[in-house]
This record gives sequence, structure tokens and C-alpha cells, in this order.
Amino acid sequence: MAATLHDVARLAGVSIKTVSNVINDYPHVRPATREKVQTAIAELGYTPNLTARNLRSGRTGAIALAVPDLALSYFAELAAHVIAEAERAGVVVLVEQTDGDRDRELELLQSPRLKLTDGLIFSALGMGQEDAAALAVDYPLVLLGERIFDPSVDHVTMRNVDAARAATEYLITSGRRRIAVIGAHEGEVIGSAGLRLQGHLEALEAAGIPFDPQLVAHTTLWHRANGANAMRELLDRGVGFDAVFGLNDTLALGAMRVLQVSGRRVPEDVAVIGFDDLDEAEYSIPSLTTVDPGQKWIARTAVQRLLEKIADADAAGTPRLQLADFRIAERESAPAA
Amino acid sequence: MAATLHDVARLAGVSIKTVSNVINDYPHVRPATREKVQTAIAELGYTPNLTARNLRSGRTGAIALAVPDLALSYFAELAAHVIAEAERAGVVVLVEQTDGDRDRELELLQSPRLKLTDGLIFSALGMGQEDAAALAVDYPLVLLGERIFDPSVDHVTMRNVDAARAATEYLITSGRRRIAVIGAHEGEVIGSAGLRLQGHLEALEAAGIPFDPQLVAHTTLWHRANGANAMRELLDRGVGFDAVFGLNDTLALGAMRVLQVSGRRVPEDVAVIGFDDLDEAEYSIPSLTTVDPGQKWIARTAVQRLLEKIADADAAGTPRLQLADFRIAERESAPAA
DNA sequence: TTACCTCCCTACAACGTTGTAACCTGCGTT
DNA sequence: AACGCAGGTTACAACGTTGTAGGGAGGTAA
Repeated sequence: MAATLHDVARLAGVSIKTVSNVINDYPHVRPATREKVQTAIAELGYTPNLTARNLRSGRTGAIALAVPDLALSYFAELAAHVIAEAERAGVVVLVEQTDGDRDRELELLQSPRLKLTDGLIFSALGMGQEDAAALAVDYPLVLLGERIFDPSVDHVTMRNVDAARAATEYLITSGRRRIAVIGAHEGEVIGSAGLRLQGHLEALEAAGIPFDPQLVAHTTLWHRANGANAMRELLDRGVGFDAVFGLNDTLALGAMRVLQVSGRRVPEDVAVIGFDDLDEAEYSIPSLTTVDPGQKWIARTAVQRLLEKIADADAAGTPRLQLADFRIAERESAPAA
Repeated sequence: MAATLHDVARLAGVSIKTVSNVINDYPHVRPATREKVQTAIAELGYTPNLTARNLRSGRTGAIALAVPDLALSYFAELAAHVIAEAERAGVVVLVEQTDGDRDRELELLQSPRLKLTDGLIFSALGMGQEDAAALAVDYPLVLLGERIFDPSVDHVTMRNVDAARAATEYLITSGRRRIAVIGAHEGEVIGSAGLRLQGHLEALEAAGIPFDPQLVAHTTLWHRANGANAMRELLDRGVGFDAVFGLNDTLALGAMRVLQVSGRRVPEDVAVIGFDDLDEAEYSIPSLTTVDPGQKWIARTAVQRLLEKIADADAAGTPRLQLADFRIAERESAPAA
């Protein structure tokens, strides 16, 4: 079907290796020969068979990105950044969805499908610290997220505790005292929920505000519906509050909607802050004050680090934990003062 | 590094072909031999080298999906459905972003990177009818979107005209007469904007409502900001309207926000309808009435059609245009009556 | 002239897999 | 006893590419 080196070689009247040399810009080829070959390539519309090339080289020119679900805006935006950065490096991205399911994540790490790629950027959600051993794989791996921290694996993520502390400090500075938290996970210590809650508690303590467990609403997932339900639960509980910290933007947006439907004004009656700085945070009503955790930097850094390891695992040195800078994106739902 | 058939064969004391036969469930292998081989496989942790297998078979087990930008919710949700369906078929998905840029789209169609895949699901946004010839590629292709219609290429998409007509009819039935349209593209005939506008005009005509060009706001892109800007422009123009048809949900949400900020009540003063039925349509305030154009069906059908063509291009028969069913998802921003 | 070096090019093997053809063994049939 | 056949296994080639080694032609230096 498609033309091969052999076809080009035959047409140009040279050996296949010469054609290969032309394609790979090997210097010692006579200009006349080079031109002959290039004419033949053009005539046949030859393009190299990457599979064969990969078999020879042991590289595929592709990396895998595993995320829970692209329908979640956070991961969609992450994937967009990863793909863009990979393209800059001439590498292509294969996207896998795990649904944040522990078993599927564990299975994926061993999947022969990864053989189509040179390495994996892995955003774990279902696995936990006890699964750290499963990360000891024989291919280049960069870990995202905060479900597992292990010094033996490269890891790029955000400063969850610091950023969450800053979010709560921001609310406190603006005069709020009763801050509800949406999206906590019962008993979790490591993980986005646990870490962000920890940051929240640290900020309370630093400000001398006693912690009221009644103000915490737990959810299993972090979808809008969960945020909405959690807020309904808080309102039903009848506990008073003057601010809400959604542990991510989606939760915050869902909660904000219920708040408004219930007649509360945002931010007058209740200030709302989120976490992630999704595109949509800018366009909600009111627009959502949130923490920008440096997602783009994370994506770029993860790709670069993975490519380093692929290029030369030894030269890449020991595994690193790299943390993004964060900032508060101040918008209407929680004005500064 | 990784174990190969040779290693397994040596350990098991058989030929590599026998190992290959065991792996591929070739029937004529003595149980004792089979077991010996399987033990060796387990011991070495052997997994097949897919690149080599692909080189032999001419298949890669991967398909490519090209979309403008994963950060756009519509395409993120599309990709999520495509990946899920592909996984069901044991196929992996490589995602490319074109930014909706015509040149990048044309380049992608010829890119040797596609050699890593067996076929392409291509969501064109920048190319137009005049580029139809570029779709005559030598690999299996399924086209999405409505920028190009060509009988010689497989195409899965939505009933834009019918669905848009239904949206406008819905507004008219609920008593609205002055319907603003957000997101039109100047002079476009084919393309989502052109087709949806056409459906809108058909509905107006059928209802005997004269068309007022003042009610149409043009935008280049379909982001929230564009919807917001377009609505500001309409308000500045001072033209009266009692309903808004956002040509997609993102535009509608952006527009709705500006409407509310300006003091209009939705839906009392102005009803708003969108198009796409994004997840977030359900959680805006008010929740967004919109057209569900059958995106999930489109994704599944596109994958299945592509796999048919990959399996046997001849048996797949002549190219088909397949259109999804649509429905109006009735929510708060535009009640039925 | 001889020796050597550089430039240009080629033959061959190899990457890891699977299809093809063929081989050997043992059994049942004639 | 000779034959055929099926089951179980193997050697070999091939997929399309690139690295290695080497060969021939021509130039330069001794």
C-alpha cells in the first residue's frame, strides 16, 4: 500500500540505506544523489513507517496521560496543557481514563497498552499511599496529584496545604469568621481533600478561630451536584456561616448555586472561594474567587520531566518532588476586603 | 531490558514460535508445554512488545482523535465519550489539538504522526468546504462537525438545522417573539453557526415572525467571553428582545451572566436557550434550557464506524452520513410555557 | 608508484513479532 | 507392513527501519 524505503530506493536507483541516509540528514551524500532520492520520495509520497522506526529505536514518540475523566474540567484543562507542551517537543499524547477507580489505576500501570508509549504521566485518584509499591514500574513515570507521596517516584503537584491555608486566610482577612468547607473526605489525610482541609485548619488556628465540625460537609465525588447537595445539607443542618470554601471550583459553583436559590446573597451574606481556577470560574454569577494552583506549570513541568527521563534515565538523576507556585484569583464571590 | 519471546523460549526450553502460539491461544499446544511456557512467562514478567507486533500486523491498536481544544467543554466531553467507547473495543486513543486552525488541521491530516494509529476521528473547525479534497486520505477517517460535507467521506454529526429550528420553535411556543441570536458567523452557510442560524430563520418564517437583523450578534469564537461581549453589544444597541438563543451553551451562559448583571430577570424578562447540553448547563443559575444534540451517540457511532473501516475497508461499504437524534433539555432559563 | 585517507555508497544484520511451510511422532486405516 | 493424517513443534522469512562494517573511487602525501 504505502511506499517504503524499498520502493523509493528502486525508483531512485540507490540502496535503501542511502534513502534512509537522506531522510536522516546523514552528511556524506552527494548532492546529486540526495536530489534524486528526494525526487523519488516526492513522487511516491513516501512517509516513514513510524512503527518500524520505533521497533528499531526502541522509542515510540508517544507518551501516555492517565486521568480520571476528561469530562471533569480540571482534567480536561490539564490534558490540554499536557498535549500542547508535548506537541512543542514533537511528542504525541495517548489519553487514558481511569474513572478515578483504584483497580483500574492499578491495572493501567501494568497494562501492555502502555508499550505504545515511552512513558506515563499519571494522575492518580483512586489509589492511596498503601499502593505506593505499584508505582515502581520499569518505564519512565511522572506522578501528579496528591494521593501518594513517595520519594522514589518523580512527582509534580501543587502546594495544597499552603494554598488552602492562603484561601482561608484570605476569607478571614476579609472579615469572615464562620467558614463552611465543602467536599471533605472522611478520615482522609493525604489527598487533595485531606491536604486542603489541613491548610484550612491551620489558617483557623493561626487566627485563633475555633474549628466547628458542623461547618464541614463531606462528599464522595467532586462534581457540581455534590457541591449542591452538600450545601443543601449544610442549610438543612441550620448551622450559620458567612463564607464557604469549596475544596474545588466545581464544588464551589454547585454550592453557590444552591446558596443563591435559597435566597442568600453572594458575597454579601456568604462569601465563596474555590480552588483550581477553572476557565468557568471567571464566568459564573458572581464570578468565583479561587485559588490558581499553577496547573499550567504543573503540566509543562511534568512533560519536561518525563521527556528528560525518557531521554536518559540516568542523567535525569534522583526522583524529584516539584511544587507549583499558587496565587489567589480575586473575583466577585469573595472580595478582598 | 524487558523480556522477549526469546528469553521466555530459552527458559521454557521451547522455540519462540511455541511461546508465540501459547500467547495467541493457538489450539495445538500440548497442555504440559503450555504450562511450562506460562510458568516462564510469569517468572520473567514477559509482556509482548506491541511495536513489534504492530509492525508484523500492520495494526497499532490505537486511533487518533483530533479536536480543536480540550479546554472547550464540548470537545472534552466528546473526547471522554470517544475514549470510553474505544476502550470498550480494546483500542487506545491518541488526542491531537488543532486549535481550530485551518493550517494545522490540513497539516495534521498529512502528519506522519498518524502512522502511530490505525485511523482518525477528525473534528474540523478551521477547514471549510473548499478543503474537502484534503480529506481524501489513504487511512480510515471519520469526520465530525459541520464544516465540510462530502459524500465521499464517512461523517457523523448532529441535525443542526432541525435542532436549531426546534429550539426557536420552543421559544416561540412559549410565547416569545423577539429572539436574539448570539454567536452567528458573518456570511457562513455551512458550519455550526450557519446551519443553526438557518434553523432559527426557518422557525421564524414558519411562525410568520419577521426577521430582524438587529437581533443577531456575531462572534468569532464561541467562548464564554464572546457570549458575554455579544450580549453587551446587543444591550448597547438598545434593541428589545424577550429571548436569547445562544448558538452553543458556552455563549448562552456568558450571555446569561451579562443579562443578569444588567438587571434583567431570566426567564421572566428574557428566556435563554443554548445548544450542546454540556454538563454545566444543569448547574448554572438559572439552569440552562438547551438542545441535547446527541453527542454521546455521535462519539460512539464515530468510533464504531472507524473500527469497521479499520477492520475491513471494503466490507464497510460506501461512506455514510449519520445523524444523531436531538431533544430539547427543558430547564429553568426557558420554561416550556 | 604506493599507501593512506576521505567521501560516498552498499550489504547485512538486527529490533520482536507472527505467518508459512515443513518436520517428526504416533496412531488408525487399509 | 505401508500409508495417510492429525497433533505438536520448529526453522525461516518477513514487516520497514537503522546501525555497523566494509568496499570502491578518487585525491593527497610520501
